[in-house]
Amino acid sequence: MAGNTSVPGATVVARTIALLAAFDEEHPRLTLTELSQRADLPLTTTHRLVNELTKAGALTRTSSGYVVGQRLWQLGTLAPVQTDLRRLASPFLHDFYAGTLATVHLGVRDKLKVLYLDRVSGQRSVPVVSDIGSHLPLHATGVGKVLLAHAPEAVRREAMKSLDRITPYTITQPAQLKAQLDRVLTDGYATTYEEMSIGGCSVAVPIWQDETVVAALGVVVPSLKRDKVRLVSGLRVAAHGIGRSLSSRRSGTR
Amino acid sequence: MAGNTSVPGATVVARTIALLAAFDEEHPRLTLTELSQRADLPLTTTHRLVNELTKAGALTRTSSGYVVGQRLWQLGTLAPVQTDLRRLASPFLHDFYAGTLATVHLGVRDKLKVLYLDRVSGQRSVPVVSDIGSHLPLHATGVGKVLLAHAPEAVRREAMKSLDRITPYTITQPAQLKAQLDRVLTDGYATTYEEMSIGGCSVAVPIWQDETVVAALGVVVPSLKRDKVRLVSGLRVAAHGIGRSLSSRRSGTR
DNA sequence: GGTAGGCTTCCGCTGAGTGGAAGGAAGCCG
DNA sequence: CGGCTTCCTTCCACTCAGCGGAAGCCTACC
Repeated sequence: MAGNTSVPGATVVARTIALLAAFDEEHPRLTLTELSQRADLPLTTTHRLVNELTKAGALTRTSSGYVVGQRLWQLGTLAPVQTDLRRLASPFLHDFYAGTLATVHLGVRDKLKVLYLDRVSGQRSVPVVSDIGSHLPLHATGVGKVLLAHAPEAVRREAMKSLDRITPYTITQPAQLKAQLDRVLTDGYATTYEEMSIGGCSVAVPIWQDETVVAALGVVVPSLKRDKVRLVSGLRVAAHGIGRSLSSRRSGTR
Repeated sequence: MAGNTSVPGATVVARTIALLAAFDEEHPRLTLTELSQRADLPLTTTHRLVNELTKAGALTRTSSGYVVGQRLWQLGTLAPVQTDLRRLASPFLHDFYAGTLATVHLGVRDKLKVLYLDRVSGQRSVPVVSDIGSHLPLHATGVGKVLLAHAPEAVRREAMKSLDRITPYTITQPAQLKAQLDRVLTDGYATTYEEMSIGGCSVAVPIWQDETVVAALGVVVPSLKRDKVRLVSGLRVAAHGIGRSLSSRRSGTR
């Protein structure tokens, strides 16, 4: 489109995506200059594109920078993760929370991370890092271990390459993690013991839709000593219910 | 960018937005051809743009068409309506629901519609049309009336021009609606009586953040005869709590 | 095996997009 | 109060990214 492009070959769509990708959990609000730096685009170009996105409602300008606009939020509500999984799972999460008062999570695998789709927690629950829409490592969360255990072999291998230590109890030995993942497949649930945050343990089970694990359901509690069996069976009931709801809705999804 | 453009003056960003805007509640899944028709773009152009969006994760291709991708959903979670309003309001909605078992709604005004940000409902609740992310008319919903009453005069005038009839009880006379909106300002709450759906009445109150109405909170019940006073005071407590949470968080928002 | 519907590839033309430079605007500091 | 910094906006000439018609491809259905 333009003659004097600094990086020929880059398309407008790619630049636009780069701008949007500049927003993340740590940077939900960015100034024009920050956007231009994070997207690695000249200020002028950023200005033009951002203006247009703002006019369209994709971004909103505030006194302290640009934020993601309502229009994009609304588009997000049309994504299958929201319309199918999250909407159907929500009542099950709430029922489970009501029975245990422990923080409940719904997550899917997004490449080599867990993407948290929903969370129900209260005042008394163990404080947790995860928020809706946030990404956490696969190897240090209950939900993550379940998803990784059921992931294709290539993904498992790739994930093993970067087992970052988060707490002293995080599993960083590939062999140890592999053994755990194999047990997840046979046992049907995964656990963590202070591997993501001190004082927080978790159990998680897979959610099946027609032979495939599409998501995982987990709880975070201070300790697993007493309640593990009870939690696992409760999670299984909920996960089974979610899976059935999923299958009975539109089936021609993939 | 291109010499032989059918509609000169249209930018790539505008075309891309048009493509994304082709998705809505009734059309969360579209084929390439449908996208090209709904966005009013040549098939070839659509193909190129959609391919790029898919590569970037903004859209996902399924066997039966394209859907909004995880990447866009995640971006949406960074919007202030989600991070601020919805996240802070969620516990209040749940508390209120637990106490009344009536469907609770959180909404903001988006131009001349209500945009529903959250909804908590159960099995026994009155069935309602609204879903998270959906748009409903301002004049036929409790939440909408509150938001319209507190909207700028220009918006009120504009909204008065199209008072579509939805049920036999929908208010379609501008004068009658105006009188109601004035009462909303003095009373501090709005009501509807089967104006949106038969068998459903609603009450709603504004949520204030520093002198400004930023959202509205409402319930839907089968009848208002008995419980109106109790519901209004409960809603006010919740709305006040949400408003205070909002003010105490980041203040440099606008 | 015909044909209809949807998707993909090809390719020459050109104006939309580019980004440096210069010009505000707003805030801070000595 | 004038200079300095930071951030945003406007201007403009150059040119290649984007455009879209045409043709080809692949299922699926009759």
